[in-house]
Amino acid sequence: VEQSSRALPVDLRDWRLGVWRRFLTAHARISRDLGRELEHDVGMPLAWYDVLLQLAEAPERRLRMADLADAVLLSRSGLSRLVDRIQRAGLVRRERSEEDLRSTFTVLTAEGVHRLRAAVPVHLSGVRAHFLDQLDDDRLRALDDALTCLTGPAE
Amino acid sequence: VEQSSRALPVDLRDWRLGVWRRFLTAHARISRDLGRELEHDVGMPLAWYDVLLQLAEAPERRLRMADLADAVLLSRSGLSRLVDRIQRAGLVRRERSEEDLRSTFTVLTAEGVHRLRAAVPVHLSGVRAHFLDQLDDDRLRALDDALTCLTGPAE
DNA sequence: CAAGATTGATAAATCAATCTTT
DNA sequence: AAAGATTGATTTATCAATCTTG
Repeated sequence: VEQSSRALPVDLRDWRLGVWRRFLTAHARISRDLGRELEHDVGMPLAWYDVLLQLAEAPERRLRMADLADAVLLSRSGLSRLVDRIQRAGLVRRERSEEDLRSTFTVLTAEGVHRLRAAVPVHLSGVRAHFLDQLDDDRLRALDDALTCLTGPAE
Repeated sequence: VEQSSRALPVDLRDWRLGVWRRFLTAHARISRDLGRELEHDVGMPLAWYDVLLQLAEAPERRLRMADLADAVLLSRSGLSRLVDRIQRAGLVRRERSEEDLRSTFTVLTAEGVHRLRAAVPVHLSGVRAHFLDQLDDDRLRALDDALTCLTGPAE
């Protein structure tokens, strides 16, 4: 009752596919570790950090919902709910645009700046420990080069 | 009422952090596209594909729950529920281990092999289009090298 | 009690539909 | 009607607690 050992194409043994799998593994592990550390050390989900940081770097510390959604790699509805939660915690507030009443800005509050300031060093040291410090400068540059091919230069 | 423009440390402007962000962007985009294409073309979630492929490559086309969870980068409970759904669709079945009654094997069914066969070429061509074909051989090797530093060699 | 797996409660993401303003 | 944003229904993931076997 043994089934054929040639159930799947040889293609699948190609070493190049292993690169894709390693990419997934690296992403899953590092993200999980960074998320856990941030949650443990400053009690903040990684998704919140992402939002707060994007706002902190933006002019006037505010962004339209659609732009923020793109920046944090989330759907519009996903971002809308994420902002709900962060707003409930007082770290951002919504402001209607005065030029175009359809638009909403999410604005970083003083409390948001405060909490972000506490989170930044923790997250940075995590990115260093799990990502940057694992790669010497040549490898990091090579990685950047490859990633730029994958995302396009302007991102 | 202007706030300080020096709210956050200069560290954040380091180009090396941009590499991490690009990594996230590349992962999010490519995963999303691969998932959509697989769902559209063969009506199968990427998570199912992952499970079926791991089983197809395993000896006797079966794996213990814990090993399968590790292989597809999911928590134990997450996998348990994922297997529930795939089993309900008839693509895998559970088999209790005879040596150790605590263990459960997930086994690929004939229908599972069939559905996987249809999915493989679609997914492979997606990985080529969105990932492999964007990188020449040198870049792919360099990427592999960097990822190996991040995950350890044996994964 | 520890290991393997599952289940309950909960959190968070998505698509499609909706509401408001242009 | 289209753009910007939100909401409803659904899906899927997680942690903590539980159940079963070693």
